[in-house]
Amino acid sequence: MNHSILKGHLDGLILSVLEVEPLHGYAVIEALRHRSDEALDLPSGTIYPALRRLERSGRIAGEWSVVEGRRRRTYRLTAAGAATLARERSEWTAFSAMVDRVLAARP
Amino acid sequence: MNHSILKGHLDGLILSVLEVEPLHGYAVIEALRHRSDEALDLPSGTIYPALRRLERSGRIAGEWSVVEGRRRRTYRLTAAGAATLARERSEWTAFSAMVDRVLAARP
DNA sequence: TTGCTACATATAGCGATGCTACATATAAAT
DNA sequence: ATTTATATGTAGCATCGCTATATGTAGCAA
Repeated sequence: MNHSILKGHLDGLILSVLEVEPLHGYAVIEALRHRSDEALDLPSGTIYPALRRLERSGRIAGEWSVVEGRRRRTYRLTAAGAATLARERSEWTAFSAMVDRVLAARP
Repeated sequence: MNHSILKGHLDGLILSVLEVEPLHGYAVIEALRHRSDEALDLPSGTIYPALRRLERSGRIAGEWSVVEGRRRRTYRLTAAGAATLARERSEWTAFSAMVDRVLAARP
């Protein structure tokens, strides 16, 4: 049931929303939900570990702050992250074209 | 290094080549390589377990034969497999449109 | 004969990752 | 007092593509 068709593509999506502007985790979830026309509604157990992975690998940089009494960690895209994003965009283009081609053939 | 962007999409690709005609594992590898313009060259450790999974779940049905002294297991798409393929095609359409939308946005 | 290449299948075990379930805390509204 | 929205986190599960390795046949070249 848990296809998780998303596997391997989440990082690119996150980097893509952070490219527009720095956001904290909760806002990343909302941004992805809006940008995908409500198709993507990621659970916290997906997004927070993903952000920590991206930070640990240097693709994004996070900083704590407190807004209206709530602490939040806001992430911005690094130069390395921008490079990764560019690579993931072109990989996605090739990959999706390939899948389209293979799925299109009919008996 | 091991992106494996393919995760979650392999079953659809296999079902799609088996929809055209029944094939054995080795021929599935070749069919995917040709249909993808040499982009996909799956190792045996990927394809054979995937075929066994699809068979165990009733999406394909396999049968042993011997051709020119070599034994092979030829798989055909079942009715359940055709239904799965149809669902995966429409899921892929929605998924790829969503990723396109999210990755397209720029700062 | 030996060795190489293509054909053909298989499995143990690894690594990565999205997700469920749960936990914690603040602020505002009911 | 309770619920809802905001905000983050982790333990542990399940899945699955892939590496590495193993086995065997057929045909051809040196």
